[in-house]
Amino acid sequence: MAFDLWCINNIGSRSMMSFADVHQANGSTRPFFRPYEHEDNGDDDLDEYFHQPEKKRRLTVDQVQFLERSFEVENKLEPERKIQLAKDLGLQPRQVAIWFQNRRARWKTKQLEKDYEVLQSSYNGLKADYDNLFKEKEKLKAEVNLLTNELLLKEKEKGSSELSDKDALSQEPPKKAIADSASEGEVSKTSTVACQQEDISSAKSDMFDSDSPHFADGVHSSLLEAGDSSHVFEPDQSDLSQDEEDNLSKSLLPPYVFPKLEDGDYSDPPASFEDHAFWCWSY
DNA sequence: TTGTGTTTTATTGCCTCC
DNA sequence: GGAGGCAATAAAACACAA
Repeated sequence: MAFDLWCINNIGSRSMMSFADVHQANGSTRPFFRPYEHEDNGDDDLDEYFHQPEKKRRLTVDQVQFLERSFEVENKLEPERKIQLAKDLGLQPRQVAIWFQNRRARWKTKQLEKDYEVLQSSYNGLKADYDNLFKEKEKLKAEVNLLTNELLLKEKEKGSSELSDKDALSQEPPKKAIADSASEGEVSKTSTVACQQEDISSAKSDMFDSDSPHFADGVHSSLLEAGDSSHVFEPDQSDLSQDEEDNLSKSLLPPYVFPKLEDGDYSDPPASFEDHAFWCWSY
């Protein structure tokens, strides 16, 4: 039998090939498997084999190679091409169609595996970046908390020492005139204002002086007792962007109060200050 | 040789398109 | 409604270790 040249005319010269070419290139002398085209070739084994039409038979290496090359050229099978391939390979058109169908399924599976690998490596890279950034963020948060607490302690320490000094120097009732015209709450508030005002300049100069000898004293503070101390030492759970950190720095000036830093809330100090127990001074 | 896992061929059922 | 594609699956063929 002569094999017809299978030229994929509608695809281009690159795809021009024939089953005979593939067969020769493969160096095979084995006859092609032709389960549905019984030839009288005198091969008893094959003859016997062909008399089992219900058996599933594998295509020969050459047939598969030919189909593979055809698949590389075009993975879809037009009817005309299917018939031609079947004729060339001595198969039934349906077999060719099934082979292409299964081959497309295998190709798709492989493609999915490749896509998965690409996505996984991309994910791994992103995760590494995220982990690094997360560590950096935690480090910066700890730094902010440390500095905040340090500043607060210094303020409280200065405030209490000023008060005790004034008590010692003068036995007269403090701000009596003012107290006469104001409520009790206003008295304490006003007196606190007086002492706080004196602290402003020194507080500013000491703000980030962690080497100050007062820093590690564990200063007792009535302010801490009266207020919500848990807010002061509670680790900040918020994420600080650069802008938020800038706002925080600004908020540390005049109202020397450090409310609990809620998530993402560093930009609106006045509102939160009003309700805060530490708030005892204003312009 | 045999048990077991993998690959390949083929079927079935459903869906879409013309 | 028929043809063809696809997903799921069956089943035969194959590979290979024990």
